[in-house]
Amino acid sequence: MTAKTQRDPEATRSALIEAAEEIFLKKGFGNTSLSEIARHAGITKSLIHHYFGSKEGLWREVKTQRFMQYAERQMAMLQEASPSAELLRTSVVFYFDFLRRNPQIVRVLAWMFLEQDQKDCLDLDRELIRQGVEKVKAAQELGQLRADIDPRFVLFIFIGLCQHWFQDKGHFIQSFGTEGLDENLDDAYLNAIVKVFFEGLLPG
Amino acid sequence: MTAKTQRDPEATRSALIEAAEEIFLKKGFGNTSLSEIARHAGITKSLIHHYFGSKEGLWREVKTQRFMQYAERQMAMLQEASPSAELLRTSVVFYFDFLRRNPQIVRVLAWMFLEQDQKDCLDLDRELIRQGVEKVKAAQELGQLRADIDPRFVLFIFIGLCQHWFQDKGHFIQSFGTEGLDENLDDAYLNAIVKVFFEGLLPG
DNA sequence: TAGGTTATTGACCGGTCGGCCAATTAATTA
DNA sequence: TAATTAATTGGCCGACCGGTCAATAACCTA
Repeated sequence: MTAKTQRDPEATRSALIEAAEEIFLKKGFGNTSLSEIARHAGITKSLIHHYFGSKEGLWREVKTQRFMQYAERQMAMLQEASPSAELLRTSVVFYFDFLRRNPQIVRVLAWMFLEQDQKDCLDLDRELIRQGVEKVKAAQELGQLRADIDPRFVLFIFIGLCQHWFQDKGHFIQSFGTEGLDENLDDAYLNAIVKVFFEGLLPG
Repeated sequence: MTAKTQRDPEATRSALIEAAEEIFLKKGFGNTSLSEIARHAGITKSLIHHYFGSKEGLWREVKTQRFMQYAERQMAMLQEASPSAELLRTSVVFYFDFLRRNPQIVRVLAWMFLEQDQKDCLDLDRELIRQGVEKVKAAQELGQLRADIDPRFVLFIFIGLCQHWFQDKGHFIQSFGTEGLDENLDDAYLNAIVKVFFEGLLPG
């Protein structure tokens, strides 16, 4: 059995990050006070400075940690995907599901946009995008995808279709409820974007 | 000529909103102080309370004013558009250009998402969406668009494709610069999404 | 011109914020 | 066990926050 220690810095640290993530993502950086985070994590405010130096430090840690998780999963997905249309389809589904299961990601990305704070995670991000573009380009060269669209744009359209849904689906529900949709709303939307993404809106 | 008045409440009010919009949209609600806004508008902090009652009041005013402009333009566009594929295409271009010329809109929408603050403008918004959906549905019934996709989803895909670009294009530029794109980057992307939106990614 | 209204100011308030520090206690090391 | 290091606490600080208020000056109206 594990030793009964009265102190557990590791646990403290992660409890702190967990509480910080919850509150920061909900209320934003400026609207959040350190005392609230500390209270929520069951520790003292001073420990925040002890572990992260400053409020900014904690926020940065929260963002990068989530973004790392995001980037790693994405990277893993890209490694697996062969450059075929069918597997690009799978990638869309995979990415969509990932965002569905990790709604924090969408909020982190939105905060990063508003704060123009892409700087930190840039290296990881750049590599991520580069790999995705390569996959698309390969699929195009194999004739699996039409070649008259810049592969970089294909990737951004793909990402945008998924990301934006989770950012705007609140609007959808407020406007329509979930009436007339037998299956799960997310799944229904996913089906729609896959259709449009690959086949377009025009009939026949 | 206009009378030389030493006081101009109208001008003061709008100068205040202008300054507030600039700073709020840049730094967010919580990160912005009233004194900064007042300084930037060249007046005293007290006047903010005189005109808007509170910090929240000012923020709400900024958001609704922008959102109204957004909704009115959208509504006008929808009124004009006939339910044909060609005019839906025009609508996409129109909407895209509107966002391009009014980048504040994208930031307002992002802030509203993060603050879960769609409540206020909801009535206007709901009507807006309803009208758009009707247009799509009509085009579907005329055989101009494939009918096996929920028209509500079509609308959201359309909006998402445009909106997300202006939210994420910073990523794009940071990753690729603008190399290899002879025309304007925004226009190039617009062309791409129109193609995909209507014809899909699959070849031939 | 007199009187009421409104825009505008600057001084001020209580509260909270992020951050700092000295003291204490648990864990580690020698 | 003694000495060192690291985790944790609570108290404290100056700064600044949003908001209030009384005084003033420009405006409107009769």
